[in-house]
Amino acid sequence: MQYWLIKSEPYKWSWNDHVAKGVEHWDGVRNYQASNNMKAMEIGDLAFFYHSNEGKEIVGIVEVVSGYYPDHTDPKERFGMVDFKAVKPVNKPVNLAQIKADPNLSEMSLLKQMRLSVGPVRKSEWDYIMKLSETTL
DNA sequence: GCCAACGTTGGC
DNA sequence: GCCAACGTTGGC
Repeated sequence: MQYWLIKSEPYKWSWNDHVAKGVEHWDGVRNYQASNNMKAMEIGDLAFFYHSNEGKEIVGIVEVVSGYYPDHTDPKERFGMVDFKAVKPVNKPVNLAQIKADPNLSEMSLLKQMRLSVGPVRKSEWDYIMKLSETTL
């Protein structure tokens, strides 16, 4: 069981879009590290859904519901993707400023590699953010 | 809208 | 295989 964080710009694909759709494939990733992270995902893994640019906050939780398979929108067929199912919104969004200010979260890949759109989250970080967001599964 | 960070591309 | 040029991401 591993934990992740996926980013999306809400005007392109928002948490509400994902909730409305239920299950959606995460296409469009064109970065090897992000793609490799998806390759490492297993069915049942959980991820935070983060809004970049607008909001800059963790707004929901999704679950990995497929294995890694080729991204059909990639003309060069180099990158892949997985499917995510919307699980539930967080009760209190956790924003970037909070994460930056919190010493417990200073090692998050979200901060270390700001441009990485799919990154790992440690279990301790996951649990801590769940507490901050007042969310239980 | 700007621009820093940083990943990718392509010429050599 | 190096590295300069280029493109993209994403915070501010």
